[in-house]
Amino acid sequence: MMAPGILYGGASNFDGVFTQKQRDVFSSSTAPKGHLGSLFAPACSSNFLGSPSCVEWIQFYGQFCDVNGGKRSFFDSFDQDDNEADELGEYFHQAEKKRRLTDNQVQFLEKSFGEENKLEPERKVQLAKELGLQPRQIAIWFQNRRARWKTKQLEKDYDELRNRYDTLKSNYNNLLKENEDLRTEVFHLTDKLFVKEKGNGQLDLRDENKHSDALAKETVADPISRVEMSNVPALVVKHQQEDLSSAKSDVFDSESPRYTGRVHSSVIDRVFETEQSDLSQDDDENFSKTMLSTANLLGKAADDDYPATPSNMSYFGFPVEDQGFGFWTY
DNA sequence: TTGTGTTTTATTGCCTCC
DNA sequence: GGAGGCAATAAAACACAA
Repeated sequence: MMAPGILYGGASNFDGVFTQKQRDVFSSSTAPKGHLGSLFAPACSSNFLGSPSCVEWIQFYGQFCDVNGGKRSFFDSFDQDDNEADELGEYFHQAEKKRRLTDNQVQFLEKSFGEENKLEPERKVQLAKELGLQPRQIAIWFQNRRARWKTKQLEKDYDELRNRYDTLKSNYNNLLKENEDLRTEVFHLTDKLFVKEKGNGQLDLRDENKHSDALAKETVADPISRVEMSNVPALVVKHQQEDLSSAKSDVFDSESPRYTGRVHSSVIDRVFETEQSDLSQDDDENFSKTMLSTANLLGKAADDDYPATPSNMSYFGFPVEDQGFGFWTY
């Protein structure tokens, strides 16, 4: 048979009072023995004699359910093949309606849930008494309430993670933009310097190239420099082979071929140093010379995949795709 | 009034713990 | 093995727009 569970009145086909036939089924000698028989007589004699309300009946059976183990509905106790129980179920199936708890009951339960969302047996019985409900109903309410709380909590956690993600993403995008702006600025400054040097007649590109070629040839003969002239990222080489301070001091020693291949990493250092302080006129000129000679040198020595020609912008010896670290040259 | 989406109450099956 | 918890689900109750 189908187990209708805890029953409530209020359905359109149920007026809240059991019919005589329904009561007869329960109180008759054919009612399931062993389940109701012993309980009916002492507990319900007075109720059954009159016209017990639906709630009274339900409360009685609810108590039975809980006393009887509480886990499953009252009808689970019946023999599954019992025809009479089927008949009984048929009646009760009609009356199988849910009744919502009153606002006061819900308020009370909410308060209790706020204090502790787990329900000990004693508390369950106590709440049931105070609210006029079945302990099983209290347990179900807490169970459903925990489920709702969990769902809300998940939504809250999701929102929080989402916000954090959005913030991080926004910061990342700002950094990208800032990075791009700085690169553009560096490019324009380098361009200006190039034009300025050219205008002053201080720059003879042919001489500069000759000088750079000579330096490059010497460098290739040097095993250390050979490594440095490859596409190994400059900073890696620098940190592996030199300490930072000596590298920096050697950078501008353009007379020393040994270190010419390393110059690009220090140029980067230098560029960003100059951004942080005002350049004197001398520094400015030295810097621009260094930049240009370095650009020429690297343009010769760099791998063909990453040419650094005056007509092409590229990174100093780095793949163009490597946008995370690089420096525009001209 | 009615159709539809949401909320609430309750059941079922499975799992864990004692 | 029983008690209780939880996820999934059913179904009644409710809210609300058309």
